Amino acid sequence: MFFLCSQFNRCITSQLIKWFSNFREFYYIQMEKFARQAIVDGVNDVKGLSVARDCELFRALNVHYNKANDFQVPERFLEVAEITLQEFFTAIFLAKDSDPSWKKAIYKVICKLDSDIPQEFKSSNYL
DNA sequence: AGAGCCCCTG
DNA sequence: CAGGGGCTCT
Repeated sequence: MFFLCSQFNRCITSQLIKWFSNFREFYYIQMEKFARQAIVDGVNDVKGLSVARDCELFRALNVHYNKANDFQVPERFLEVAEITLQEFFTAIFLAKDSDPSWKKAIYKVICKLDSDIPQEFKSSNYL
């Protein structure tokens, strides 16, 4: 819809889906990693977990998705990231990760929080 | 059957 | 990132 100059056949589209799927996987891997680290660090309350622009988790994500700081990360992203981190923390804290499919419940919550494409990306002269 | 996503791997 | 197996849903 937003890249009218490109032809999207089946292969290109599936590759694109794969690409974004990898992006999402990286996101969740980081979330689990930092949630586990928080537990190791002795955090025992989700209220102690936040995601701000100057925190380690945000930096890890930003380096991956927005290395050159081409755009300003939407505030909503931080909110959802924080919710995700807390979801992982709570699940691990309650030892729910013993269930092989423990992440599915988290995915179901977080995928509903997906945001629409930022308006600036829809601009034809964005590139 | 095919799309989409997850998981694991290289 | 890409590949490929597996599962869900249409």
